[in-house]
Amino acid sequence: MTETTDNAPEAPRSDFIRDIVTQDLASGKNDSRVHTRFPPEPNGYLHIGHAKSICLNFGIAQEFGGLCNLRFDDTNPSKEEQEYVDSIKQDIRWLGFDWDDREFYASDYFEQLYQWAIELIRKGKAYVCDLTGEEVSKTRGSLTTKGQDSPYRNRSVEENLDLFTRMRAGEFADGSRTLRAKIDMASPNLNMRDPVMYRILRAEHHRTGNDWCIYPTYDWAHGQSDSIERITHSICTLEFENHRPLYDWFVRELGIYAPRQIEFARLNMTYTMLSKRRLLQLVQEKTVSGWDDPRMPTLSGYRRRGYTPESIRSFCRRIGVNKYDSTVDIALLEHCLREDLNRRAPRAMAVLDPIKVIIENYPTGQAEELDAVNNPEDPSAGSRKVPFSGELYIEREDFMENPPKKFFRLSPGREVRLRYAYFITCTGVEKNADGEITAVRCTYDPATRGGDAPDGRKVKATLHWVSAAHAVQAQVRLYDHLFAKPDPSDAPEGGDWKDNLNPDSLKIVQAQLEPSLAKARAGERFQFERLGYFCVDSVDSSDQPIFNRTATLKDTWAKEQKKTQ
RNA sequence: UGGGGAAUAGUGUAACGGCAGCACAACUGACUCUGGAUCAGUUAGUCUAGGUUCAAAUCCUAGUUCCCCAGCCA
Repeated sequence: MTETTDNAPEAPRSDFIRDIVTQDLASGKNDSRVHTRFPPEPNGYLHIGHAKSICLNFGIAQEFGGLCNLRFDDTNPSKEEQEYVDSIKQDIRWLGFDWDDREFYASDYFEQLYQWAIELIRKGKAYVCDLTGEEVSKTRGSLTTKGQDSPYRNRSVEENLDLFTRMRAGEFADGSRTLRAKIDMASPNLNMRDPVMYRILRAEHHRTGNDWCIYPTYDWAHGQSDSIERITHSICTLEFENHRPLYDWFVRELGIYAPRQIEFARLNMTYTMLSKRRLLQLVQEKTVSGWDDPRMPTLSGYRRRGYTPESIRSFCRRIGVNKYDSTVDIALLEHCLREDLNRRAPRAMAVLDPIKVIIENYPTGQAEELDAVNNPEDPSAGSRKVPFSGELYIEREDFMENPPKKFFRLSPGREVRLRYAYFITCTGVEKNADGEITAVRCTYDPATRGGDAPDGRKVKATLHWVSAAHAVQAQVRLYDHLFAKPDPSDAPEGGDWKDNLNPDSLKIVQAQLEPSLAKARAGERFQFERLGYFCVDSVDSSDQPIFNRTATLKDTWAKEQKKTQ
């Protein structure tokens, strides 16, 4: 087995599932095959929780020389759409995984499932039930009491066959009958109390159109789909543990190949909502701009935000796999992102909240080009030219007229460095009638060109800047957590989860960029020095570039300020 | 009050009867032309109570707490 090392963020690590696979391989089970599958329902976009499952299933197949299928569990046409199928395929590929030609659908197996249902009817193990949904629910019993047998439970095989055939033929109204497995209404496991296998539902299916008016339930379709595909390790989330006895029952009664199901805990993350139903709600109610809104925890949202697939894979490796509910700190995801982008993202200078700096002793009308390093972490990234002139923008928060003790940026009388340019010393400020600062006046030291003082004197701060005359305008979208609470489901008294939405999750600002950024292309990522990582939006466009803030840089000054608040 | 699962620093995980380790977070300090990055360090843990054993996070017994299940959703 591969060693886990900190230097190899993509290296596989061991977990209880991989241990099981290793044991099965050692014992020669399944002829030493390893075959997994990722089985999404196409009823929404994939999110970071699915990434955990994708990395697990595809990752195990890769590590053990096996295969991983993509299978859409499309048994409920009333919720499923082709758009979701397409987005799911795109997102898995983006994450870096490939299923070759093994793209399957539960709907591929509808006819086989139907034949198997007939087989169970013939064996006396399934029956057509005329109870309404409400009646079925009433007779199911409770957690502590037994259910009651359906009055239709003992219909003859002939009658069941006849009715089931006519169900398929469309003779009965939606919801009027079901096919149920005949197991045990007294089972302490509610899933075994004669579960529904087929319901009558006239809805157009995204693949089978109107061929069917009866659809298999997930419980009836899932295990057999795995069996048909000869899946060796059927990995799913904890809530299906209770269903395992049912899947085993079906496969045993049918006498077909039995995959081994293994359950793991789904991902929870602070400040993040991972309920597909609620994400759908955010989209439908237009709380966000769509499934790919950069604040969404969907893979398409993260992609648009500027996350790299590598960072998400690294995250999935680090969180591990277990059988108990846990909540991962979103700071870990952000760490994985910064770790990756720090290595790869070219640097640039941008001012998000500009204040003008006038260099009093810089020759009027003059400009020059200075060399700037593209990526200090990667010498091969080279350097670029950045224009400098007597009127610049710096960040408003980089200047304070009356600075507190630990502030060591620009203030009256103080000297700082402009990155890759000159040392400047503040000589004063200009104010408007309301007393607001409209410009900062400075002098520069021509001897410090490039950013080093020949006399060896030091400054305590280095500021980013943009030449006013050369600046490129851009729209910058500053994102923060979509939810203001670590646990978004923790609703306030009398409220609901939507009350936890963060009102400041998006701020749009007009920024001044260094001119090299004018040619940035959609999806390109940069570090704006001292600010964070930014990515050119790949959906919206206008006459100016649009940048999404992927993440801020770690900011010890901001932390310091919080402490004193 | 039925059944099925699970409990290790603040968080996520490792240790498979033999030194409780790693990562994130937090906090110090060093270094720095990004208050970034990097480096060094600090704080902090086996749910509880018994038992077996030379030795228990690990095995046994009892308890506690948490999660899942009463869709013709998945």
